[in-house]
Amino acid sequence: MKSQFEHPVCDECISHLGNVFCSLTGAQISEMDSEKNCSIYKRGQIIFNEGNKPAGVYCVNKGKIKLFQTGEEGKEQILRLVKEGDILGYRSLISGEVYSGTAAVMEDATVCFIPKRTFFDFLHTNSDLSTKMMQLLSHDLKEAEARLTGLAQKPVRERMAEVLMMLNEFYGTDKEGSINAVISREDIANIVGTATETTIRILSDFKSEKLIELVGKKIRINNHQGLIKTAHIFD
Amino acid sequence: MKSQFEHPVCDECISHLGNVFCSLTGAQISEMDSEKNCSIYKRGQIIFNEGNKPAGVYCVNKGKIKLFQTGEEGKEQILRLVKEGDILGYRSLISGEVYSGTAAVMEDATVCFIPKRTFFDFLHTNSDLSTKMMQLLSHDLKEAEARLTGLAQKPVRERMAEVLMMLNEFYGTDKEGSINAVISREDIANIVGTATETTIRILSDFKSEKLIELVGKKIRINNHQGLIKTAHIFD
DNA sequence: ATTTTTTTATGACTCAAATCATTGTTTTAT
DNA sequence: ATAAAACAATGATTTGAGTCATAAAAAAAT
Repeated sequence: MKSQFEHPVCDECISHLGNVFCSLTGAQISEMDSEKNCSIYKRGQIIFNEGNKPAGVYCVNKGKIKLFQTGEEGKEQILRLVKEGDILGYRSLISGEVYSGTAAVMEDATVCFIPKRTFFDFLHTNSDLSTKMMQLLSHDLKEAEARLTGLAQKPVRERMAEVLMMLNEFYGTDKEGSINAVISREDIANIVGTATETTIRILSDFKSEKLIELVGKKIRINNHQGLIKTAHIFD
Repeated sequence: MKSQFEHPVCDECISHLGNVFCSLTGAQISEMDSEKNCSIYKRGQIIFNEGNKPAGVYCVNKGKIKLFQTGEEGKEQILRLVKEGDILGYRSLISGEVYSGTAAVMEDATVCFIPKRTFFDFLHTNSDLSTKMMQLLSHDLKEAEARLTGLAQKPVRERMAEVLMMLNEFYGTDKEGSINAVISREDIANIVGTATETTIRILSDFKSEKLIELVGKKIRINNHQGLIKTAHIFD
């Protein structure tokens, strides 16, 4: 799980340069640098498990991670996707509970661990960071509640179209215009909240309707307007 | 909508005595007292609408409120229930967006409005309050994500059992042991995420199975263990 | 008090999407 | 290279839960 390698430097990390930790002072950044503990995780590895006690917060320097809950028959429901620059494991840490979900690596990742004490110290002394954290939680909550409503009211096809656009937005596109991530049909199903077979079927429907194109393992959105229309989003 | 009446005193309000605002200083409580603006709302009235710009936060002194999103064909999805002592409208205020849901009164309510400036001032100067707010948002997020997973994976019957237990816990019970709230089948359906007819059917199933009893307009949980079992909760 | 409206209750029917089953196709491991 | 495992694709079948329709009961309005 962990291995010897040169640790990322917080000062150059996009979590600091362009994300939550951008309001940290120079002193705080160096404190974080000395307190943090970084690890390399390979695809498939677990960063933390549902039920574990949080001991700090994770900061993702590189890689792609999924946060999911495991239902009755072992089926995953993906709650959030996490990429470089994002933090991870803050919800349970802040509410002082055990993790309510599991974090697993989708693409090899470099992740730094910041101890609880350090993080809480920053939170108490840096009101900018507190504000950022509240905004992050508020954003997550908005997302979760929007998905909740969609799950209760929209058919799978619409949710699928929404998820594809979300993935395109979240991961960005490569030179060929494909979504910059390799995600299995099963993972897509577990985001949308449907069966894998249904996902496969709808994706090939979208393909025949020329809404998307399947370039190797990757998905390219061909007709953005068409997808918006099938997702029934009018704003 | 608004009417003349004696405003509640913050110092005696349970939002201060036993909830989010318990970490406010005496000076802050009196500031809130002079800055706040209280109104009485009748059942059915709207406190704010999806799309409105938040100008402050609402503090519920009395009454029951539902927060919901309106889907395609006008169907409501209830996101959160709000009762005396709770605050309302904080998510959008904090993330600086328009309201993503509508707040409507279920049982006549007395609600105080605290202007944005005052609330943000408290937040910036009182790190205890910031912590409380982060914990509140974290709790909401946990709830939302758990419901999300349930909606994606559990059949209606199980979700219905869960919701009944949640209502029992949230509103408490009266002398007869019934849930201390009058909620329409439609509202229950819009919490569970199902059709009204399905809710009616499952409730009468539960009744014939002696899991619940319908006392007038109210619901009494008769067999808590049985409900837990049908909800498939094993912890 | 009586009409109107809303809420609850049930039955009949339909359909979206899950499940089950099989085969082809990549990846990964040996 | 070849075996094994994981993933993707499609067809056939089943079913949970939605919709539509109608009626009874309860609340609200006149």
